[in-house]
Amino acid sequence: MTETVRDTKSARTRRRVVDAAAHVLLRRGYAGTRLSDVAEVAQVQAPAIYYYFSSRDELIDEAVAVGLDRAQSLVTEALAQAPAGLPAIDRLAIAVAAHLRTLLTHSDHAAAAVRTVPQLPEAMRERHRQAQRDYLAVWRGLVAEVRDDGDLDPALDPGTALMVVLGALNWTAEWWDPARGSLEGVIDAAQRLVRDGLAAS
Amino acid sequence: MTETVRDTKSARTRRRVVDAAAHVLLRRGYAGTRLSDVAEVAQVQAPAIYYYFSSRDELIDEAVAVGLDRAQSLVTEALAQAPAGLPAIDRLAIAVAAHLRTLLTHSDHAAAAVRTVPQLPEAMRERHRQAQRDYLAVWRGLVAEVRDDGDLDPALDPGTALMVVLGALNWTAEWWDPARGSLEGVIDAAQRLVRDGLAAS
DNA sequence: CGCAGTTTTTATTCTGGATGAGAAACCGAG
DNA sequence: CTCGGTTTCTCATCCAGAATAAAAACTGCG
Repeated sequence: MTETVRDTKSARTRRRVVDAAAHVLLRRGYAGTRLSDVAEVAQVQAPAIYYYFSSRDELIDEAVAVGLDRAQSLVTEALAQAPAGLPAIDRLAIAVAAHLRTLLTHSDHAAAAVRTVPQLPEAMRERHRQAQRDYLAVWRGLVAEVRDDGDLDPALDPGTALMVVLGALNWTAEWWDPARGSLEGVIDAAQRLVRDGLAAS
Repeated sequence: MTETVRDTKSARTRRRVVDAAAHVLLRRGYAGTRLSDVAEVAQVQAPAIYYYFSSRDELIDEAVAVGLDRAQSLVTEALAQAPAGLPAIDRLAIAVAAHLRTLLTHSDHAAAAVRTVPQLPEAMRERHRQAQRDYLAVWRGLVAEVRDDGDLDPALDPGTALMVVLGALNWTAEWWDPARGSLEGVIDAAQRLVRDGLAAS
């Protein structure tokens, strides 16, 4: 509990391994994540990983946990920095931007977590269910605020609408190519669609 | 060309294998698709698969091809059946419904194809690129029609908006649970979001 | 030097794709 | 109904690649 955070060389190596795991996980999926590939990316011999983790699954597990945590905290922070009294629909737009930024440029972990969770073995998914729920709760809260402001189309089921919106965001990781379109362009399009899509006609 | 379609027992077994491959592919991803699992689902011994396909990749390849083809044709058919002269935005709504129905209830193949393509090895993805483009072209056409009708928010980039929308649809396969919500509910929410989201403010 | 912490080397085991020899099922001709 | 050939599939096994274990070697600090 005391000094786990100290940035020793060992801690940096360990971090490199987790980062590499997220990197590979994101591109290859759960089953396709080979320790040899992770090792290569992390600039380490494959068995060295076992000094830090007792199994492949444990490593992947941590990469996913980091990802979920990062998504949660980056979005939460972005919301915290918003000026007080902002209409809920604007806060939602902030969350949309933060989620996309995290997914697309800030964190392989978050992207890997979001996109890989469904493929994980049941036991592992179970372990992250709570974190997932917590993150979802943030969004649900935002949607509820929007509804209370009267800015949500009453014909929309809030839960379903939320999942549809999150899907749009999560899927960007599959197609967005930094070389071809700007991140801001994607964010802008997503925000417009969400704003107008949710709005009461 | 002549009688490849005849429904012999052999043809049925073969189909079971492809179906099983799609089933596993959808849940486990490309790397996670084991022939032993496919065999189990198809009620066949694993080596029997090699009677029909010369390699694992060839089997997966076919499952994906079937999926892309099915998505394309189901959506195209739905559009063809729409009354002539329907506003483009309504035709788009029809496509949304057809895509969701295909993905969520009609075809594991389509869902597997749509969700797995990004994970496939380059060579294989290459082989399906054309089919993918063709399917995308249908959507692009619809969006262009909507724009020509003046129903598309001019601030939206049509290409980006389309990908965001398709993402919302494709991701439904990750979360929608037939046991908990009705398919119609999802379709309705998606249609509303698309209609209002794309509309010129 | 000497030792704790870290990493590499070497060896072992496990998993899962693939193959090949032939058994069983099927089928049409006599 | 039975025989020969063809189609379909099974069984045993192989093999490569990957995870893991064990042991050896390195590294920097006291």
